[in-house]
Amino acid sequence: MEKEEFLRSGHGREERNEEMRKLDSDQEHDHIIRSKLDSIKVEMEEAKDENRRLKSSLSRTKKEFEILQTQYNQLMVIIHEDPNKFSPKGYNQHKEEDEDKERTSDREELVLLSLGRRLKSPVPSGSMTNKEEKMKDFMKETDDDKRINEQGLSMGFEYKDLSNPSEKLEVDHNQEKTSLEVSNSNKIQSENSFGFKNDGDEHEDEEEPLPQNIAKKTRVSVRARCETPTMNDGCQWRKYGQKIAKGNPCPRAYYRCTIAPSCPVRKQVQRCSEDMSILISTYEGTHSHPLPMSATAMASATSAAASMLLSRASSSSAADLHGINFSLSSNSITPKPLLQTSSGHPTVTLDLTTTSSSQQPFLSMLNRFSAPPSNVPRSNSYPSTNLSFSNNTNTLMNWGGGSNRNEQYRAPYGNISTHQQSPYQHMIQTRAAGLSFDTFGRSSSSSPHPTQNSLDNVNFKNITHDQVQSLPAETIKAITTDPNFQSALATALSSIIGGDLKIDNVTRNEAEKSP
DNA sequence: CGGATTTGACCCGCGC
DNA sequence: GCGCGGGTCAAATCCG
Repeated sequence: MEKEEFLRSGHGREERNEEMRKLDSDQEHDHIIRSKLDSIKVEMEEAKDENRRLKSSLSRTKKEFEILQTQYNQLMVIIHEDPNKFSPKGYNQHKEEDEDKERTSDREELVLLSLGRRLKSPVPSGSMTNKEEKMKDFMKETDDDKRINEQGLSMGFEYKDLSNPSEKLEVDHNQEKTSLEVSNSNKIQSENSFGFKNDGDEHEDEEEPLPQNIAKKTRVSVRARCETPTMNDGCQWRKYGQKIAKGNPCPRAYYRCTIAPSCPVRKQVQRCSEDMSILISTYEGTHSHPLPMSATAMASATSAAASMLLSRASSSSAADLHGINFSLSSNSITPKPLLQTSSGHPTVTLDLTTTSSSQQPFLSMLNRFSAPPSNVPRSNSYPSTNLSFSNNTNTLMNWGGGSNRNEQYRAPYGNISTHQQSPYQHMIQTRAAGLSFDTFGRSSSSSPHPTQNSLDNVNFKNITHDQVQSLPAETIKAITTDPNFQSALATALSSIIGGDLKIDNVTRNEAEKSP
């Protein structure tokens, strides 16, 4: 009996202990739950805060946007009323006034930059070949992109000596005549690599080719640090040859544009012998077809840079745009030795390899326009046409050429940029740095798309650097990941970059359309 | 199997 | 005229 009692009492003690343990564990559990709840509450509060910040930023951005749109509309009205005011001569006169009338002859040159697509010759659907259908599919992008296509924007350099039209040189190139001219001692005529002419450029027909002056096709060479075998510039390329060029152990690859079967554009890709991390892409010819958005964006950036160089070419053969070295020459006068082309090819070189902080936005922009995030799997072997506005910090020229067949050049070459920047921020910085891109540099009457209009109007001078920097990264991310914003921004960027370089076309178009 | 890439042959322009 | 080098062609090969 005693034993039983003892056992019972012992058993009771165990039960009590168990209860105690249970209580303890319950309390612990409660504590954990409470702490979790607390942390969740904190997170929710943070999220709310973030939401508030985003909302306020968005409303602020909207307000600024509306203001800028109004300003732009006013400007367009002024242009409409008095096109001469913004004609090349008028423009140059203004410049002359501003710049103490020195280097007058230099300023009479004007770089005309047409942006966008060429859609002049619609292909009858009945006669469409498989390849053309493919091309059509390829061009089928976002609605915004389509709208951009419909706007008939095209892009390319047109560097014209407006002061002396009789000296114009023309390149005979299939259906298009794109000229890149320098009216100084070394006159250069060319087609640019991204020469897509504007539909609205009716006056292009006025220009007669002068075969006697036709030299070799001008090329645009882009030097960029790129870890992949080719840069994704938004176009489709097919390799048709490879050579070991003299003086460079790296083979030079030859590509041709396959977006359209008849497209004459060629591209050469070669590693720099001195720095294997530098990829030199040389473009030649004029696209005879509309381009995907990313190609246009890339083209815009490149040609804008080149045209900026050209606009300064009269005073110096090399220019520095935001720390990016540009040079123009009739024989590849570049800061560093480049592709040794056969003689006579005038070459515009964009050196994007300089790591000055001021050029990071440019690299950023190109990178974001051209390169999909590295973690995004590719569905095919074509270079992606995705627009990536992700806040990817890697601004190394990740223009991966789509096919990962050859990754032999993949190497840790290091980043050019080390801090985050959105393209939005880039543009603002561009503005802030004093680059003046007027906003009427596009075929305004042919762009009914409100987003395009709105964003074209954006005068980033009105948005201060501080304002932008005050935007939290999440805000920027939220805004920039909006597809509408992306496509509109890309459009705007193209137009803005083309900006004042295309006044001539715009004013002419405006004049033609308004009787 | 179709399309892209590879690679040796060929063409052409330029300099000597 | 010849050689060299850049550029292109096209058959063979590769790859998904």
